[in-house]
Amino acid sequence: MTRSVRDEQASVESEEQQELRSPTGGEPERGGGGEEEEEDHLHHLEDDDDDDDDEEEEEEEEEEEDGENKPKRRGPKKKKMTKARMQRFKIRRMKANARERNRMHGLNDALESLRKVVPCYSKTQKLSKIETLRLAKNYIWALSEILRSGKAPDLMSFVQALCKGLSQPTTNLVAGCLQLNPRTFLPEQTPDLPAHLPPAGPAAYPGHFSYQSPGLTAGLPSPPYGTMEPSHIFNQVKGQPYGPLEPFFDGVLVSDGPAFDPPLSPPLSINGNFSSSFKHEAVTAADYDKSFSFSVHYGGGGAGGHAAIYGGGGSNPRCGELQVDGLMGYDGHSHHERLMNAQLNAIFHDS
DNA sequence: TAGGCCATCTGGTCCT
DNA sequence: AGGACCAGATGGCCTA
Repeated sequence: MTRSVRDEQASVESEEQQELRSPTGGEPERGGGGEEEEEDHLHHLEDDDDDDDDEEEEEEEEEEEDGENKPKRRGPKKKKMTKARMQRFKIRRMKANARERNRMHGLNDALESLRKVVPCYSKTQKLSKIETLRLAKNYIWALSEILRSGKAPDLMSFVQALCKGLSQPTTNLVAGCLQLNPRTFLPEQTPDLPAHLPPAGPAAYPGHFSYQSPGLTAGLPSPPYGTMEPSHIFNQVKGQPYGPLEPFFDGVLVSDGPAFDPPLSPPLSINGNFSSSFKHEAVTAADYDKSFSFSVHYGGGGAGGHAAIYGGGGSNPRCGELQVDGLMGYDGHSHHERLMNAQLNAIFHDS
């Protein structure tokens, strides 16, 4: 499920509250256990340092007065918890808590980094941890498939791969990033990814991903959607405008002006159903030459909109045409078109 | 109100 | 011995 950043703020707040509750930096009062419980369990604590047990001289384990038939405990004798020991224990515990907090913060930072390189990053609608991991797994798998097969997948399969095993809200979010209707690419419901992962091997993916995804019954969530920005696809690195796939964009972006816009680009301008399948199999090998590029042609508007994604050399714009029916009309902005081209190139370009 | 998600505390275990 | 890592417990916040 997606969640808002308010949670984050709440957590920060709770941290502050803790500080208030325990000025020394730790041991907030907790519901069930609380202070009493801690005190209780402290009595069972085996303390380590006995050097400074000044006052009360080590009453070594006052013999359990309940000397009934209980077997004597083995092991090192428990020492009575003096105030000094208690103090040391608390300090130790506080330090351990602080370390654990930092550790978890580091983990969350790493997760946040992952969110940013995975498709569908939104500052306002964060993916949950588990969904981020799932999406990342799917993303890695999908990209690996492209590299392994050397073939361009169709968009539907690619999106299906991304959404495999994701929750419905997350799937909707991904769909929103692509301005797709989830119903159009999520025909079946399947519980979890590993079960559907086809066996590895060249024969496993004859030209498309065989991903299945959880079924969707709901439409798109309300805006704001996240975006499928180019940097997600290219793992864009600072100072490396196009990322590792830069050579693929020769003659595509350069001719069209500046490279990419900063992160959080506007949503892709594809709307509506992809009711007809792409015909990218018609693209011949010759079409996938160095200068291969997609360009999106937006339909005339309305439900009857028709858009075609063209692939092919510059001489013949209709080479490798990908027909997409039902696209909502869109007044093509060169900016959007550029983004779309880049993204589609990243997805479909034959490596 | 239930359920999901999260941060934090805590004690145990393993490693250096 | 101390730190890292882990999993369970707990409570807060948010949404349907």
